[in-house]
Amino acid sequence: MATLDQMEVAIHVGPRVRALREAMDLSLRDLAERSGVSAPMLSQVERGETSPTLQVASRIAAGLELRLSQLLRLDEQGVVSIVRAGERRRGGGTAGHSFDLPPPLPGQRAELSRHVLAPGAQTGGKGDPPMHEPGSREIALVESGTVVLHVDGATHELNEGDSVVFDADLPHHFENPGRDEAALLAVVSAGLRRS
Amino acid sequence: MATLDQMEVAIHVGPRVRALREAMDLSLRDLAERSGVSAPMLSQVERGETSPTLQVASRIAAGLELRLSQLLRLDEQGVVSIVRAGERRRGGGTAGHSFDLPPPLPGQRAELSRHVLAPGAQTGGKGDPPMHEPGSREIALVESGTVVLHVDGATHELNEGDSVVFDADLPHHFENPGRDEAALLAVVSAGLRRS
DNA sequence: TACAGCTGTACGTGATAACGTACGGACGTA
DNA sequence: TACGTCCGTACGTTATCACGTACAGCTGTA
Repeated sequence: MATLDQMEVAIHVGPRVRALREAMDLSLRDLAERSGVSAPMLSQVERGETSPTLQVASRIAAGLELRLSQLLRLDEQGVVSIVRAGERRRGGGTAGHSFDLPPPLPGQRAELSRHVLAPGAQTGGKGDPPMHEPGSREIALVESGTVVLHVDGATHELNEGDSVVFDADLPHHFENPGRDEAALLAVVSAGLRRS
Repeated sequence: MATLDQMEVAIHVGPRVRALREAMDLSLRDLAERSGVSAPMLSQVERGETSPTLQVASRIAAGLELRLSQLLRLDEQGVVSIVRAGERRRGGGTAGHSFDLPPPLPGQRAELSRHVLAPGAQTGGKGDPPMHEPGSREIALVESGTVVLHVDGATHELNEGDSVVFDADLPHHFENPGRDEAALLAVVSAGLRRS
């Protein structure tokens, strides 16, 4: 059982490749030269008649000046999703720490959260994992106060207005060492899943 | 010519697959059942002895509870990068509109920007493209004031504290219809490149 | 020691991905 | 009309992907 509908989840990059190629105003032979993949092969891939290996798929992507991961990611769609100020889900937290999650993201590509830390408090309470999925990255922006970021053993002091980018799949947390309340925005992008 | 080193850019997901599989405490046969790909095939892929088709690569990713794009994206690394409040690059803008770009992103996965709109002003000046690369997505959070988001013809009014997610590869801009200054944070994630 | 149970890998076969070549069709020019 | 040139696609061959089976190795148990 387990994976029942995997054939349904089949790859259909064909139309995408064709659209991108035509957007770049390239013929099949042009792209063939740029990518090192034969024109007939490109034609078959575009029409979905064959499933290319990662090798050639990667070269096709390179010919389109993309990374393969970027090419494949295009086949995930979305729309406009608005969350009103009053509708925020409370994310929880611990003593002196609260945060909420404005956008419940369709297509899950990034998530925005705002954390408020009382003096001496730190992130990492329930509902707030100490590290995220492999490959994810976090951007944080200090709105007010001073916080200390702990990433994989190292510490970094951040003042109001400072921002930081780091790999979120490393263990990390924020701490407020000051005497005033601190607030920060965090964007976690590009995660994946475990069982 | 054009693509000289495409063999260098070859895919080496093998070790990654093995690491993920072992992290999930699965044997080759376990993953074989979950993914629908034979155990010997998995072994060959993990050791880099063969390049799977997108079909089976996709099923392998599914067996690891990932999208293929996510699996492939793992082979891009990064570190911690801090930008101090005073070091912000000014992004430019037009009359009544200014924005700056806190983090110059290594590995370019998402970009954070803060826009300040005077009454009647709108985004879209020089240095601020009206739309982003295919596949990118934008999260915006209104910090103060009221703004109107125009996406692909439609308009959406956003008040202080509201947030929105939309596909940034559609033409869009923000406008400040109010009598007070408005500020908003925008996160653009996951873009790609053109020639 | 011997046997069951698991791990990951080498082998041989059938399916198919990827190639080079060759063809029908659309366009511009003589 | 006839020709050269470009487009995308059908053909036939070779390389290799992906499978099922069978094997060597390690671990625990009788």
